[in-house]
Amino acid sequence: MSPLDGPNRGRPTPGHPRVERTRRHVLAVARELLPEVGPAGLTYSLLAERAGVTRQTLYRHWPARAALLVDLILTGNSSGYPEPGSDPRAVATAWLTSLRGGLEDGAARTAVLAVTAQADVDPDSAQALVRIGADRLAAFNQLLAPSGLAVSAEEYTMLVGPVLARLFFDRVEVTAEFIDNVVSGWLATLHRRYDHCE
Amino acid sequence: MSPLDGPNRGRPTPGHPRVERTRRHVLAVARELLPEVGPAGLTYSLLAERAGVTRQTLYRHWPARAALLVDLILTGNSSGYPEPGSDPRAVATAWLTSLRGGLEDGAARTAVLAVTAQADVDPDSAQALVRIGADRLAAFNQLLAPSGLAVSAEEYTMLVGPVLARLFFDRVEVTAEFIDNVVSGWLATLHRRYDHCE
DNA sequence: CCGTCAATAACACACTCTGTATGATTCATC
DNA sequence: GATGAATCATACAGAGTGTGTTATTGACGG
Repeated sequence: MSPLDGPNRGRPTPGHPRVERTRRHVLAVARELLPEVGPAGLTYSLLAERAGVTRQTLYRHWPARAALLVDLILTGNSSGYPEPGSDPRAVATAWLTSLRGGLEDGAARTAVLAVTAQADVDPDSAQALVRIGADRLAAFNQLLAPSGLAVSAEEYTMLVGPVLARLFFDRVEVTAEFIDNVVSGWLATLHRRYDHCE
Repeated sequence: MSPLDGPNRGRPTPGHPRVERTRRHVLAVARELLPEVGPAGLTYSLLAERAGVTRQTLYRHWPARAALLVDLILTGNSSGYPEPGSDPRAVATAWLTSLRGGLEDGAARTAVLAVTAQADVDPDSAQALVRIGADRLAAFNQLLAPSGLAVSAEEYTMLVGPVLARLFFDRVEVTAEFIDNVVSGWLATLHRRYDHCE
């Protein structure tokens, strides 16, 4: 049995220079193309033409269009996570600021929305979103570790929810003041786990 | 000049029984079809077939596919808004519960995501979202009026953001406890406008 | 340096969906 | 019952899709 049989039959070999080169190049073109034409306009025909690549190359790399969008999300915030710290307020503020930065890119926003929209009917998209969400929660808790805190998924969503809603649905720039207010309200709710304040 | 000249040339006459009948019927079919096939799968060909209607009828009613999705959003939460009240906590809780109820329907969720995703490249979609958002903010402030409060767009997003994120991105059922926690944190932030609590 | 094999290019094909026409029918109203 | 619209039925060209086949190119090893 050949090493590339089974589920990866016909898929490109990761790590090989030619593969990684075209992969990065196509993703870069897609990233700048997606905000221009929208999720429905990002056809494989258009992307192949703009990237100077054959449609078959796209199908080989991303047999499902959703996989390409997921790759756009994953390779988006390559700026990395902020530094851990013992002050929850500082960590939360830095986290939200980093989140805002990663989603200022129109391609990332559009890709997230497109993948989310079809998650109900595409198990692969749904699973990818679950993994991305779990990774982000784990990363945030790691930054929060020096303070001795650990938040649940609900508490995490209570923190990032307002920023996400502001970015995606209000479609407005998220100010530092907004982030400050969100963090303050969130900390108040967290403290209610131990002490009542009103 | 005919009464139906200008921008409405060839559009159906609102109010006429045949028009409203097919309109409601098509929207009903689209609502139950959208969660099954996803936003990309809701083609005019499929919708026309399932609704027992010609494609041309769909084009006549909704020349742009986004208009149909907007109609799905607008006709979705027909359960109406909750009652006004003088207790901000009760009003906010009722509002979030109503919001959750309106978006439990998979079609509404998918439609919101689809319209939002293409708002960057479709001015009509963007404008529709702005109007929907403004209407909701106004409605909420009206419910809040008896308490003497009035919230800004930022404060409104701080309230509904976590619930929206939970519904759309976490794709998890929103519990009453979650809503309680959100409302508590939100009230704490609001009170900080007048009084400091920590 | 050359052989090997995967990755890509270059075409080709049938299929679906899209807009957009045109004329015939049906429905609601006067 | 006559009028005008909404709807039906059908047709058409264009674009995108998914999937093939064959030839060429690139990377790696002997």
